[in-house]
Amino acid sequence: MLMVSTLFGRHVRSPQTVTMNVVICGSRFVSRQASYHHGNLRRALLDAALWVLEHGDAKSLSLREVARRAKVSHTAPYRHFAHKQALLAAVAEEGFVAFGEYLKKARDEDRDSPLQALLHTGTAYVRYALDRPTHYRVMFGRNLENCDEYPSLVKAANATFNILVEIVQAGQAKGVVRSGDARQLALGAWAQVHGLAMLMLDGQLPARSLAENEALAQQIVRFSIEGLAIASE
Amino acid sequence: MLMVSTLFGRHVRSPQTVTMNVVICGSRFVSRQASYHHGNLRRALLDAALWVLEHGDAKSLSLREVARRAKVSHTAPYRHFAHKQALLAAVAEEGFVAFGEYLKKARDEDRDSPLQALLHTGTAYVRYALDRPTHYRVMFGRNLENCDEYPSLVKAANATFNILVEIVQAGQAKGVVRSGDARQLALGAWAQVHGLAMLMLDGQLPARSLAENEALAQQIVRFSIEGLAIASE
DNA sequence: TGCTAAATGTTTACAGCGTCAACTTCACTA
DNA sequence: TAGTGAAGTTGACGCTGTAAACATTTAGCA
Repeated sequence: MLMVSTLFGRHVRSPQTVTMNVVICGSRFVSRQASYHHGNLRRALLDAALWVLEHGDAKSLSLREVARRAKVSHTAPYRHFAHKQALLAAVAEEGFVAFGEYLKKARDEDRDSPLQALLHTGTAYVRYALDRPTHYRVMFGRNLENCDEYPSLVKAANATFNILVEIVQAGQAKGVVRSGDARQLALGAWAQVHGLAMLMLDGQLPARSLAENEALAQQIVRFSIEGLAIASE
Repeated sequence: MLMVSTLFGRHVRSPQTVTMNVVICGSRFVSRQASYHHGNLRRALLDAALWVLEHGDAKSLSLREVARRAKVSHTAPYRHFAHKQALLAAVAEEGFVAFGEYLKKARDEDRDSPLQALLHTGTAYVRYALDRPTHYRVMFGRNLENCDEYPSLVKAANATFNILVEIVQAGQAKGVVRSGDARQLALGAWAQVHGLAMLMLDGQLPARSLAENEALAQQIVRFSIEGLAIASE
């Protein structure tokens, strides 16, 4: 059983499992239980990071902790990532891919009504962020001055954003969304759900249950769709 | 000249100046140039932190760097702040106060039209964040599990948020803003500008000039006011 | 006025962090 | 089969936040 390209999903397998895996070397199978070289350390490091992200707090996501989880020396990660930021970027990229799948599923709950799709997607957006706070923060709070260094990350993030854009375009085609630059309209919606998620994650809003938070998100996305002003004005 | 309670503003005086200040001890003036005790180290530390926030990058905002700036040993801050988070909370609190003043000024540009006030305030919100990225991040990205420990910070943040709520209420009173829970409507607007600011700060959007960013912010706040959907639907 | 306790500094120490340089092991190829 | 480069290891460096022990100054009371 190859675990190398396992779909990145919600429940990440323990990194311990990964270190005892089996890999292809040349054309034959080789057991790598306790060998000097790991076999697929890059993947194992990413899995370890995801494990820490899911089970630990934000500050325990250190290179050394990740290496420890992968049962490898504290400088081994440098053979696969130039620096900590590079690992985080890879983790963020996987996050955006999974995030995109999640949003698409929400969108498809109501394919015929773009406005309903927008409502579902927006609510799902906030739910996802609240469900994976640390990972979400790595995806967005990365504070990269030079994101040109991570073109595939930018691509993944854009692909996720485009889901929103497409819904807006579909709405415009159906005549239920106002005309205008679809990317800009989508950006408005994105900013709103992202902002709400961040405010909730950072504890700026009074603590609520998850269900209440979701209801609040839905209400606020509705505001965004319907507008604040009274239409007659 | 007492510099202790100087208004916290955009341009913070150099901490060097602060350490050579003059304070009241008992009922007489005492020069404190090179004495063992500082006089008002708490204030000096806050000023040093603000200086670092304005002149340095995010990662250089360390307790030790702040102490260095205040020309004091690296553990001296612990006599005034229980831990780093406590100093950051104090910095954040001052930020919220100044931020509130800034937003009020923008709001008052057009007192008679709540919708215009909303537009001005929203644009000013984003401008402020972009102008002081590091400070803004300390205010919001603080990631405080136990914000009950900082009641005055919560109070300052709430006061700033209430500016938005009041504009919404004024709009409702004038009949130009839809009815409903004003706090929730304001939260929607807040989430939007906060989200936009964060996306810009974190480099998620293609780089633009400050003027372009401001125009974009204005456009997006307009969307929020007018709504995404076509009114007739 | 002088003594003492509390407040507010300093020094030293510790563990954890990211990163670098030098060394070792191992698989593949000339 | 020798040797070369990829992928590990060890150990070191300077940085961080924080705690403990010590020093100095100030404030309050006899």
